[in-house]
Amino acid sequence: MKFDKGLMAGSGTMLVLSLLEGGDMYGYQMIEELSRRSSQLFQMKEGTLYPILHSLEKEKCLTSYQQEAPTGRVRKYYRLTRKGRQLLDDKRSEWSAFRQGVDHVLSGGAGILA
Amino acid sequence: MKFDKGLMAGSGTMLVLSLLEGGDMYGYQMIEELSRRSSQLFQMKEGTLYPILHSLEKEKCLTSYQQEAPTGRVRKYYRLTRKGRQLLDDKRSEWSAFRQGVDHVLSGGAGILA
DNA sequence: TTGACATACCTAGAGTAACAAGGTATACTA
DNA sequence: TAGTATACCTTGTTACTCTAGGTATGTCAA
Repeated sequence: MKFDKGLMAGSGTMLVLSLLEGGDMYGYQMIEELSRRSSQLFQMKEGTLYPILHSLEKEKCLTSYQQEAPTGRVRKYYRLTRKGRQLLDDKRSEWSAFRQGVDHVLSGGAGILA
Repeated sequence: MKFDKGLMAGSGTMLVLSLLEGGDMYGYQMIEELSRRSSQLFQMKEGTLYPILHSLEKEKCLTSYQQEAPTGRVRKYYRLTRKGRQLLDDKRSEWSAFRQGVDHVLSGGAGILA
């Protein structure tokens, strides 16, 4: 990505799952779609994406299938499983809590209930 | 911390700088204050904090001094430098952009301007 | 007085995740 | 036919957190 690399750590998986929530996609497409949805802010690298996809598939959060594109090229599509959807829900909750926590600290807040 | 460790990566430095914005603090105190401000969500470990402090001091974003506590113990206080304040501003901007980007992707958004 | 606990600092090594930089191969296009 | 875009993949480096220790002082109860 284009900022402190570290910020992305831990969000990669969530972002990928989120993309697939809207329908099956192939790797290369995910990179473009992620860029589009973030107004070019997130430029995920292939060296980041493919290991995530393989790992998620291994954990049965995704399934994959080959499909020929109109161009004649074969693409590898990924689909969210039920387990993957559950994981996405969990990641979303985590993200929400985390974001709130950070914002509270940044604003010098005296605890979330304050 | 108490969630996907990865999420914290890249935020640690920002959170530490943010704590010091409100006044000088010593390490042990930062851990407690961070916990308090985040309603116990962020439990930063010493093995995470001290390397951050040493690194920031090395880069002249912090200065440190010893001071004896009423209890008799000597504490090592850290103070934000001008350079540290600048870094905090940068980190805050980065965080803000990152958060917006993630939220947009999560909501299936069609770009930040949409 | 001594043993447990909180306070307060530090570091080495392990684990994890993103990235850089490469490789392979096919389709389009100049 | 050469270059570019598409499409997939892997290895090694780097950066960051955490685990799991270590050292030392102050407080409090048994």
